[in-house]
Amino acid sequence: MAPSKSESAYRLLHERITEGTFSPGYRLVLGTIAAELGCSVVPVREAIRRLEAEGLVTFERNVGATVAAADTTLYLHTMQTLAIIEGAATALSAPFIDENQLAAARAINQAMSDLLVDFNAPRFTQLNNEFHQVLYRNCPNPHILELVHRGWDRLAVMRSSSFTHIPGRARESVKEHAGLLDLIEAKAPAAQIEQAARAHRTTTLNAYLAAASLPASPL
Amino acid sequence: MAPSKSESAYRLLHERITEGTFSPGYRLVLGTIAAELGCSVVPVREAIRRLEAEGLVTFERNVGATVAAADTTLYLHTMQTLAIIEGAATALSAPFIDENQLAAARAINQAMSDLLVDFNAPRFTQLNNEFHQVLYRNCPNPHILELVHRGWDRLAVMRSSSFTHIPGRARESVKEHAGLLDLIEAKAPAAQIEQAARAHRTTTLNAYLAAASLPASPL
DNA sequence: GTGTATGAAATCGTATACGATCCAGTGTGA
DNA sequence: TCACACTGGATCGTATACGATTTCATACAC
Repeated sequence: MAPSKSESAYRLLHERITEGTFSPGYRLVLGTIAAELGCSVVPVREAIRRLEAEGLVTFERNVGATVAAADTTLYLHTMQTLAIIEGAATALSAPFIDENQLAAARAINQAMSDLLVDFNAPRFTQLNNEFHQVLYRNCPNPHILELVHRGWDRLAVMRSSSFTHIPGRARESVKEHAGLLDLIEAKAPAAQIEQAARAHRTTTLNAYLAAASLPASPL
Repeated sequence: MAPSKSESAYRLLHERITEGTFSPGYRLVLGTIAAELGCSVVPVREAIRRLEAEGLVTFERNVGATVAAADTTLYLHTMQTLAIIEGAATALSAPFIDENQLAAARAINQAMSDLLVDFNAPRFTQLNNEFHQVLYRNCPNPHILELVHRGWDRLAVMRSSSFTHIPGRARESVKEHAGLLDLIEAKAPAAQIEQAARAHRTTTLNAYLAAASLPASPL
């Protein structure tokens, strides 16, 4: 069956926001979006409220909705949250990763490694996303999986605007990926995998925190 | 300013669902709720979609909304998620807990201890909630705090229906609380507090898992 | 020049209305 | 008896309409 109009509106807006077409601060006017979609404002409202619940949009009464702002603090909090959730997701997922998936992850990481000589940030980011998805995809707890996705979405919104890559981090990142894969392949204890996956993200987080003269994350 | 009608509807439904007035499976009919609130269906729809995004309600197209079902698997997944998030929230909160808060937490735990002789499950649950709130309330990361609240809400929905207390667990619980408070007071490392807070919840989770002949949580 | 009042335009919030869809109960034929 | 088509009622999905609120530009007073 054709998706409902509110569903279509949701998907369109979600895509535009995470892809960066609508960047943080962009004003989402009900009437305008409704006109573009060829529907009335009611389904658009619903879609926007959904996006609000996911943290991609902020909504103010009688004023309207804007794509969530990307201030540094929020970004860092989101990263910290994702470090925790994704670490757990990866650890829980590990026992269910089969050889094909492991091989796929190694291939992606190799591609990332190859990219280091002629660096291309968007491509690198994309491969990085794919890599991590393979690692947490098998997590048997759907709530955790959902939280991971929401975390990635939030980061995507903000990254599309203004957060720069840290020099030298790409190379480290590839190494850490390899280490993670080794742990998974060796069927290391869950706690150890969790710790490694979390640290992988926390390292980046702490680099940003240091750049902002803030103390490192205690976790 | 008076809250918007959609806000009122949201609050009413949220309360009724988490308090257990509307138990899992209860059918939320737009027209009925609208009539009760003295408003039209539009704001009610919005409220229900919000509850859906929070996982308290399931919504099916052209069919309607029901309070989220409470099957065992879901319940256990929610507990596992909360163990992880709340553990982190407690650890991050710890450095910001002042002496008054610590004293309040000790008082609550003492009340729980006193309750052991003449056990009263609802009262015990309530004190337990208050205790944990004091412990994670100061978490400086608002995303994590929000996730903790959502987790508690989800658990509240399901608990109000059918999950029974585990014999002897209350006494253990009080002891674990005391241990946690000691760690916080001693300004133990964040990782250690996280571990203890998580374990406190995981122990209960594993008891349920064992009762359902399922393997223990690896985290 | 600064600050405040004012009015119009833009936008939101919600009621109402009606077509679309689902569901349950009934009747028919094999 | 069972499977299946049919129908009426309940409920949902969304368009439209209009009052309420905010915002911003303009004009005026000091």
